[in-house]
Amino acid sequence: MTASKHTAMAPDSRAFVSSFARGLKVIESFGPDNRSMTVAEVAERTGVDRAVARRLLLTLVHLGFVHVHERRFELTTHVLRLAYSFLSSAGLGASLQPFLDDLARDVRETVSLSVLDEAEVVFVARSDIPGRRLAYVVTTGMRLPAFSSASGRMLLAHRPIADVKKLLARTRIVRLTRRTTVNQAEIIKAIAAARRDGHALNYEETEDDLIGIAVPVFNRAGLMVAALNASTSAARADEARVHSEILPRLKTTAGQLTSMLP
Amino acid sequence: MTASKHTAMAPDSRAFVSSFARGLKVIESFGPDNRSMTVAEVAERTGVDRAVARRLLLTLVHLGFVHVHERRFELTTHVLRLAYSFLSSAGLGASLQPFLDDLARDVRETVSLSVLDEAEVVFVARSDIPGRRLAYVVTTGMRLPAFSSASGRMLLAHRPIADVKKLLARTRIVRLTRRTTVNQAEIIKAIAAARRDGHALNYEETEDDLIGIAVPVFNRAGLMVAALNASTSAARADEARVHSEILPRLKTTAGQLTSMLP
DNA sequence: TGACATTGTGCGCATAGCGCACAAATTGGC
DNA sequence: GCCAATTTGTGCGCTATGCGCACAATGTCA
Repeated sequence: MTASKHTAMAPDSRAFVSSFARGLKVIESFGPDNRSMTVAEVAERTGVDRAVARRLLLTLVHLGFVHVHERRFELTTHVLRLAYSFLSSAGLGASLQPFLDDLARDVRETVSLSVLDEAEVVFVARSDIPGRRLAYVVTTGMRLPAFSSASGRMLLAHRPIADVKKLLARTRIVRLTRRTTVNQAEIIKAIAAARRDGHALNYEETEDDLIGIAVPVFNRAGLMVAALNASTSAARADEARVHSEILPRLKTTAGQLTSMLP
Repeated sequence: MTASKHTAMAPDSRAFVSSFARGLKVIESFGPDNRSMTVAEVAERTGVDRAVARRLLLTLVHLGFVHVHERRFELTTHVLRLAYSFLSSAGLGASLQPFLDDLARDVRETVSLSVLDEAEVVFVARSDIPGRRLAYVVTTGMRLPAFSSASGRMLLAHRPIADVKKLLARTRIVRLTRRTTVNQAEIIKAIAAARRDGHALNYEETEDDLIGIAVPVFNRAGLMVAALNASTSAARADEARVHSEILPRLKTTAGQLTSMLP
C-alpha cells in the first residue's frame, strides 16, 4: 500500500471532493486476491462505512465499471477505459509498437517502455523475440520498484534531486536479490550516474541473472516521458556487449520514439 | 454543456453518489486531443459547473492522478493503477505472455488477447513475430468495434442473444472497409455461427487485407473471459491454412490459458 | 493603458451523502 | 428444522458537503 501517504495529508477541505476520493479507493481496493468482494469486504478494505461502500459500488454498477452477481461485486473491463484516457492522452496508446519490435529483433532481447508512478515503474508496452524466455516476464500494466530497476533509476534521474530524496525517504526498499542496492546513499549515487551517463544499468538487482539497461525517452518538447529498457541475462550478455551493442541501438530507438510523442 | 441531458438515465437517486460519477467523467474527458486541459475546458467537456470541475481536478491532483502545470491539468501514470486493479483481479495481469509468444512464433502471425467492454473489444495483451508488420497494429488498451471483428463476435457469442440484440440496436455500425458487414441480421448470424463453431472469422471487415480468427478463452469455472485472436493478411494466408494450421494451434493455447485463469 | 476575456474562489443555501440503527436474510450448530 | 448468530440490506434524520452563483483576480489583445 504505497498510497497511504495521501490519507495523511490534510484534504484542503473546501477544494476536496471526498466522495470522489472514496469512490476511487473502492476501485483500487480490488486486486489479485480480491477478485470479487461483498459490500462488507469493500467497506473494510477501504475503511468507509458499509452503507457508503454500498452506494459507491452501486454507482459503479450503474456506470458499468462494476458487475454484481449474488451480492459479490467485481470490476469489469470498463475500468480499462480510464487507463485508455491516460495512455491515449499521453500518446503512448499506439504506433510505438513497431519501433519496439524492430529493436527487440535487432538486439535479440526483451525490450519495454515504462513510465513512473510514484516509486514504481509501470510498463506500458513491450516486445520480445519469440523463443527467448526470461524467468522474468514483463507485462503491460506491471509494476516494479523504481529504486531497484534500471528503468526506474533512469526515470528518476531527471527529477529534481530533492524530490527524489523525499520519495526515497518514504519508500521502503525491499531486497529482491542478493545484489539489490538497499543503501540509500548508493541508490542516490546510481541515479546521479544515470543522469550523467544518459543510461542506467542494473546487474541482478531485480532478479537473479537479470541485467537491465535503460535510456530516457523524451517527447518533442524535450521532457522525459518514458524509459526504454532492454532486459538480458547475465549468462548471455557481458558488460561489453551491453555497452557496445545494446546501448547504441536503444538510443537510436529512443530518438525515433521522440518524434512520435506530443 | 449543450449535451447536458444526463438526466436521461435514472440514477437510483439515494443509492447513487453523483460526485463520484462526475469525477470519473472528468478522468474520461481526457483523450488524444485533450492531453492537457484548463478547468474551463474540463467543465465544458463534462458538462459540470466550472467550480465543480475545479474541485474534482484538485481532488485528483491531491490523490496523484492528475498533474497541474501553469493552470493546465493532465493525467498522470497513476491512472494506470486503476486499470491494474482490474487486470490483476481478472488474472490477466501477467504470466499469460509466454503462451502468447509461443503461439505467435508457431503460427508466425500477430496474436492478441482481448476482452469485451460494451460494444467494443479491448486488447489486454499481444505478441507478434519480429519483422512482420501489419498495416494494422494492435496495442494494449486499444479498442475496436465488437460487431465488426472476429474477437468481438466471439466474445459476444456466449452472451444471451437478447442482450446482444439490445446492444446491437443501440450501436452504430461503422463501415470500415468495403467488406464490413453492416446488416444487423447478418451480424447476428455471424455471432450465432461463432457460437456454433467455437471460433469466429473475419475477412477484411476491419481493414483491407486483414484476416482475423478468434477462439474463446474460458476460465477454470467455465466462463468465457477473453478471446484469443490471430491476425494475418489475405495475401499471406488462405482459408485452408487458417483452418488447418492456425485454428488448431489457437485452440491449444486457449486451453493452456484456461489453467492460468481464476 | 483600458476594455475584454478568462480563470480563481468566497459564501450562503440546499441537499447529497453519511452513518446510525433497525430490518431482512443467510448461515451454522445441534 | 429451528433458533441463535452472523452477515447483509436499507430507511431516515442530520449536518457536513459540495454546489453554483457572483464577484475578484488575473491574463490578453489592440
